[in-house]
Amino acid sequence: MIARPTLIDVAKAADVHASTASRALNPETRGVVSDTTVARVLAAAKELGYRPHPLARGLRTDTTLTVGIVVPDLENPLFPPLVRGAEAALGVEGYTLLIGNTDNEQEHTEAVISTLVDRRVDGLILATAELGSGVAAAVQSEGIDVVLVNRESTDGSVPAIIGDDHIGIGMAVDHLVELGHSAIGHVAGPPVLSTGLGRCKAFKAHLARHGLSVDGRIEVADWFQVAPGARATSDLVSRNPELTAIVAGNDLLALGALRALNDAGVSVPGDMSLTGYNDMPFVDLVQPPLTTVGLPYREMGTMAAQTLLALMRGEGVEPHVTRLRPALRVRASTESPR
Amino acid sequence: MIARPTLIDVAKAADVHASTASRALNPETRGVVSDTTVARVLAAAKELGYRPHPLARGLRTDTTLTVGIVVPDLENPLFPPLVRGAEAALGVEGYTLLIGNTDNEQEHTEAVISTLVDRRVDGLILATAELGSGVAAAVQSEGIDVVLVNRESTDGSVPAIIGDDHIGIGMAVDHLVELGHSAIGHVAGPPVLSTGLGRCKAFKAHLARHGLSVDGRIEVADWFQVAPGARATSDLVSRNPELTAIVAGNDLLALGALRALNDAGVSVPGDMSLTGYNDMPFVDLVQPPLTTVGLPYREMGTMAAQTLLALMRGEGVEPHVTRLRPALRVRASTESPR
DNA sequence: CTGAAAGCGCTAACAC
DNA sequence: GTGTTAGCGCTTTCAG
Repeated sequence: MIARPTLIDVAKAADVHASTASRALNPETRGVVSDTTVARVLAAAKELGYRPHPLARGLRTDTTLTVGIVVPDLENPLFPPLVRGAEAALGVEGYTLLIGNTDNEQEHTEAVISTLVDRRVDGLILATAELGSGVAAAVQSEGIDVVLVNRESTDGSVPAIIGDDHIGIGMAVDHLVELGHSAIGHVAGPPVLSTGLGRCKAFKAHLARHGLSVDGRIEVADWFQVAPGARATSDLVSRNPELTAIVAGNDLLALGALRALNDAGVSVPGDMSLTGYNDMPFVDLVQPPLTTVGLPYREMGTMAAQTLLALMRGEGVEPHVTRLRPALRVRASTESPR
Repeated sequence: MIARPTLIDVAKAADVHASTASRALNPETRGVVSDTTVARVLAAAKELGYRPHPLARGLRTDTTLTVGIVVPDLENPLFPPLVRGAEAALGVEGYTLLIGNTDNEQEHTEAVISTLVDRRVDGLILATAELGSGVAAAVQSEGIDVVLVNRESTDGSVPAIIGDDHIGIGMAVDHLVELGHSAIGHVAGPPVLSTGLGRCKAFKAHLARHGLSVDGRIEVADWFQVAPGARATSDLVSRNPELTAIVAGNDLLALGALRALNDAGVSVPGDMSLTGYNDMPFVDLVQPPLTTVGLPYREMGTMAAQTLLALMRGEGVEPHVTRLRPALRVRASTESPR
């Protein structure tokens, strides 16, 4: 375990003062130093294998070159691509990403955020579903820039990158209508989540646009998970035996629906067409492969990071809310009704 | 943006010197300070909302309370549980986890590790599949403790937490043999990965134990992915039409096998039983639900973190290599041959 | 263009 | 038991 060389070691080797070495090493201030000294310092640094100490610099400049991202559940297949997109964009600029998991718990969320704030991250990307809207403001008041991803602030005061659920649900509905369906039900996600509520509203709006009834054809699942999806689907179809198609609020709900329909002896897509939402990894591998609506999660992460970088550079960010266009992925779980 | 209170602010408020405040705030040194001053300092800290500055502390103590974990691909469903296990165990001790992705690239791996080392992580958990064995030694020579997870160092010099693939493959084979199968094939993972090679060797050993032939009944897939698994399976069954069961090297290969068998009109499990490996999320939702071998990934992450914590505390760690026992998950993709 | 000096917030010898 | 002093490695005034 050899001690790493410090700036002073480099300065000595180049026969200059530490402050000169610092200026020569920093591209921003390099112009102030004569070319020959710059060359000498750079050579010495290379020779010694000098790597700056980020903590020391951070203490002095009050920046950490660190950004935090808070996700509700890293085991949900949506979030890794998002994280990686952000990571890639930030890495280019020399930032390191700190990832925080909240387990979907409000309390834990606040603890995770304050850990990140204590570590003096320069910026924060929030992908958590629910949050007292004060949290973002509190973080901002500490001088930390914030960007939301996959969720929206109620008052639109915080920049956000989100998928356009209205368009996405419209794509699923239009697809089913084009196939000839008119009795279409919806298995909705929890209305406490903006995604659950928003997609349900969009469903109603699009059915109305087509002049179709939604009466009693919406069933709410307690949570975006397989089992609640199955339960909601059972209730929905037993109440509405006339249905020929179901739009699920996300892929996990759709998988639950698939299971419930199988158990009830309803064949998909023969007796019932089914759409999901998100195009999760592996939903193309279930039987039948699921027709769903895909969002560019990786790109959303990238965009969130770029927005944050702009914010940290002090640039104004307009527009505040960026809605990304989803894409319909037609697979085998939808076909024309008999 | 109000400036955060510093230790000096707390000291002033409590009417003591900064060093006394520091001692009072640190549980380790608190005993040296009189109870009444401790109380006063604590009260002042609480009153002001004081949070210590980790960078300043780190600069002084040469510790960052930070641990790095390097994974080949966060989008592979195996790794998030591992990361979360580690995170949970480290969080309890006040450590924050830095996650690095390598995209399965050697070059990127080295870059990621050196970023982490430059950031002066106190310890490193390596879950990358392949590594010039020198890397761990290089990191250790910087005074950073290292633990491997889901992979083993060739010379056994670095502590490692791994699943016992020999036992796991044995469970799958025994299960098939008990069902009455005797013509069993193997779709193997790439032999450049320790997991690919190890499971293949285990397969041969267990078939030999049962007195069964493996001749020509092993087909190697180029990569642990669905498409290569499908290709390998096609080759395998066209060459060995007598097979009644296939052991796949992991779940992704098994999903590929499932697809290839479906395409070839071979029904699973009617005509062919199939086992996977890893018990990835959602493999219970494919049709038929996959019989597979599960490893406690989350626990592996926890154990890696605990081993690392012990190492960082300066405790010796024995045994160096911990092999975790897998569990067979019997689902619907296996049954007795016709 | 370069050196001197100060200081970011904290901890750890060393005194008293 | 508490205060004094020094310094972790770096950047940034301020002189010269």
